[in-house]
This record gives sequence, structure tokens and C-alpha cells, in this order.
Amino acid sequence: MLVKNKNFNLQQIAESGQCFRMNQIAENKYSLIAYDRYLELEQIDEEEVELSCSEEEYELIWRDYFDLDYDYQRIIDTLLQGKDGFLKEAAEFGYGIRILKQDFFEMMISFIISQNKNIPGIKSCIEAICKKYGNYMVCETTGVSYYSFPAPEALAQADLKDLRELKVGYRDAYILSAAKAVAEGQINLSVIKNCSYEEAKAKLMAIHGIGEKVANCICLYGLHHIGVFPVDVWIKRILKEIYQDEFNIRQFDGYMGIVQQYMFYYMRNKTA
DNA sequence: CTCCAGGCCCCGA
DNA sequence: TCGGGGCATGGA
Repeated sequence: MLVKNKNFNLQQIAESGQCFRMNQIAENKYSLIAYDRYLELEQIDEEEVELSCSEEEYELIWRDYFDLDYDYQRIIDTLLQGKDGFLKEAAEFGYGIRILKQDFFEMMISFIISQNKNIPGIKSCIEAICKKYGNYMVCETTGVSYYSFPAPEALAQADLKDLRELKVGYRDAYILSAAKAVAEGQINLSVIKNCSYEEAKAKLMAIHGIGEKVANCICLYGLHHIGVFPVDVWIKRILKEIYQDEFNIRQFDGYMGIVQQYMFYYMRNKTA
């Protein structure tokens, strides 16, 4: 299944720090596990990506997952035509990144794990959790075996000692409280999906182990509130060192989260 | 070896 | 309401 889009770059997305189960498997080729499925993707050229799935599956899952009906070029152009030098560089550098519409529960747990961890560390914890609490599956089209991300009910039955063995550290209780909140109904997906950003954030922050930053990431990546501006150590560094703490986060009202993604990605990689 | 990571909780002021 | 210490652990 061939997809044409001017702003669809696999490497950029895989390394953007928003998804943790997308990995390079060969030159220009990536694997992805999401929504209980396994997908392989190949960057054919700057504007073309080949997906290892049928057109039906693409229409059902991946078109929406990669937010392919949203015009990211418009935002890139806005930044490139603006007066802000840092944002120009960030837009040029982050060209091809999109904000994925990932699974809500997976984002909850992934960003709880993310606190005080680097991205390779986050990934290894998530894989360990999938292997222990997810389902063993085999992809029909590729024959590749993998573990799905666990359902809330499965993870809610974990005990702290077992979680600790997966090297999640002090986040064990946070993971458990979040899984129980979903499994027991305090957080209901169909309800929170229809909440405003403020309501969703408040519900999330009521969970032990979810603060403002993690709640914002869940809202942005798990609920697709693209106006949200998560502030982590890298963004803090930008706000202080580049803008002397005078950055106006209201200047891109309604899509500040996308701009944030370009800023984060540029700052994290430009000196690496 | 040391330093740091897409932070949060908890405590004392 | 705000600031700082403590926290588990692996990667660099």
C-alpha cells in the first residue's frame, strides 16, 4: 500500500520521542507495533511511503494513526515565513514529523514511565511490560511475532514486585494506579475522549504519578489535543536559553503542540 | 567512574 | 503557593 504525502518522514517520526515502539529494521525501513498490530514501513522517497498492509487496513487504522489528512505543510510554511530564527531552524530540521494518534492507555503508561528517563530507557521498559503483560501475536502478512501493549485489565492485575523486576523503578506504583483507574472505570475512554482539554487534564492529574507534564503528553499524543504545550527538560532549556523565559506560548493558538514537537526534536538533536 | 534523563511526590516555609 | 530533596535505573 503506497502512501503519498509531502510531510511523512519515517526516520523523523521514529526519532521524534512521541512513539516508543517504532524501530529501524533496515535502510529506510521501520517496524511499528500499535493497536495490537504489526506494520512495516519503507521510505521510498521524500514523498512516498510503502506500508505492509492492505488498503482496507490502511483506511481502517493507519491513515488516521498518522494523521494523514492534516496539513502539516501549512504549519511548516508559517514557521518558515515567520521572524523567529529558532523556529525556522526547528521547522526545517523537523520537516516530515507528524503528531501520531496513538492509543490512549499506551500513552498513559508510556509517559508515566518517561519521567526522569531517557528515550532508550523508556523503550526498554515498555518492551519489558509488553512481553510480560501483553499478548503474543504473529503478523499474518509478514510472519513476524511480537507482543501487543497490555490491556488495562491485564496490567491492573500486576503486582508491584513483578513490575519492579521490569526495571521501572519507583514508577511501579504509578503504573499500577493508572492501570487500575482505567480498568476500574474512574477513567473511561469514551468519556475522556469527549472531554475538553482542561477536563481531560484534570482527570489525568488526579491519578497518583501523573503530573502536569505527563498529563499534557497524554492529552497531546493519546487524545490528539494538538494545542497542548508539554514542557519537559528540553523545552525548559529552550525557553530559558533561547528565549530568556519570554516565549509566548499563545502565538500558535490551536496547534502549539505541533510546534512544540519541532522545537523538542530540534533541541534534542542539533548538538548530537 | 559520574552525570543525566520528555518528572512527580512530599515536605517545610 | 513555591522551592528543593529524594527517588530507581540504565545509557552515555
